[in-house]
Amino acid sequence: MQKNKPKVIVICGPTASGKTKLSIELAKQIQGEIVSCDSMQIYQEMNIGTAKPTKEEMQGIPHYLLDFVSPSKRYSVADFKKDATLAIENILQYNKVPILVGGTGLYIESLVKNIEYPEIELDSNYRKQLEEQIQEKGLEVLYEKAKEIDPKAMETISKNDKKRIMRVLELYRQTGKTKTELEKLSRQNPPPYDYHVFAITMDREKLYNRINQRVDNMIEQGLIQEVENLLKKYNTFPTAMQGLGYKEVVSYLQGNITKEEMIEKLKMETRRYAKRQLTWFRKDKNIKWLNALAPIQENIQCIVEDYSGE
RNA sequence: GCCUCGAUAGCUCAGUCGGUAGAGCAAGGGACUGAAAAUCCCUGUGUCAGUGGUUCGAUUCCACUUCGAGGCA
Repeated sequence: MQKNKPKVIVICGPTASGKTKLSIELAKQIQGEIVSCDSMQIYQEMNIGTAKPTKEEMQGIPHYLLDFVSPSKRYSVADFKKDATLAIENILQYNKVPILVGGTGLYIESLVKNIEYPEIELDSNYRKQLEEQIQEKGLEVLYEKAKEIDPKAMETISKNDKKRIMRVLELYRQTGKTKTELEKLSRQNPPPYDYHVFAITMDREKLYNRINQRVDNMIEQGLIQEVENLLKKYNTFPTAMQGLGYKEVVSYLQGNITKEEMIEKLKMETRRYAKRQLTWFRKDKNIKWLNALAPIQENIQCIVEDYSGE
């Protein structure tokens, strides 16, 4: 019964590991089209800092979920799940192979594990209320409250993890169900596609060198100007300014740190991000690892063999 | 050339009245279900510059050597 499901290829891996290049080359060879799984490349006018592939790099391969959200808009995994599913369906209609590419583990997981999100809107008023309560009474009070509502979920959530504590409370308030219950409901149905998941990486030292190099290139290409333009054009950034490279440059533009400090900080934060990504992908024991330093054709062959098999 | 101070973790440094050492940062590992490039948790990695002396025992005291900083000529 797996046989009837359309096949979908996934290429993930840490930042700067060569996902873009591999995916485009693969797409050219197997009639593929690409769906980006990247929480920052979705934003318009954020090109240099997100290392968004350029038109030339794409070589005519269609790319979905790139460059289509205003930096002043909010976007979430649930939005992504919906948009990505539409994109995959679209590609399959043309009898092309969907290739999902990106470094946002949460986004990829939403598809590969087919996590279903109930239709709820963000209640920003309630979130504001919670923030105020934290200011007044401290986070601990909310932590205890969350523990009463959903003791199971709180086993893995730290007393200091403000975001997740708030989320437990938000979910209960809006749905009347606990996070634990909702998560169970979200995993009812098996994925509608036959996913073949690959991760690409290289040894840590070389990866870090590439990251450092890439940051230098971004600065040369005008990252600072890009951030200045954004700040001029928009005044609220619900999520876009969380992106690496953006918050650091803002801090520099505000005069909090020197340019050199900013560059070093950005390199460091990006290295840490790559580490976190690796932790995420290592968790999936079924993932097939590719060596980024191997010839590209070799990696493509690995993918094609796996894809054609079974 | 002489004098003084310093040499301890990847970096900056603390410390051991002689019983082989610990902070911050960096780093490593982990978690992750609507902010995820976010958020959070855990972990101390060491020829205590080298050689010799004193001592049951030296990273600690002494001598010399090397290197570094400052001062005097």
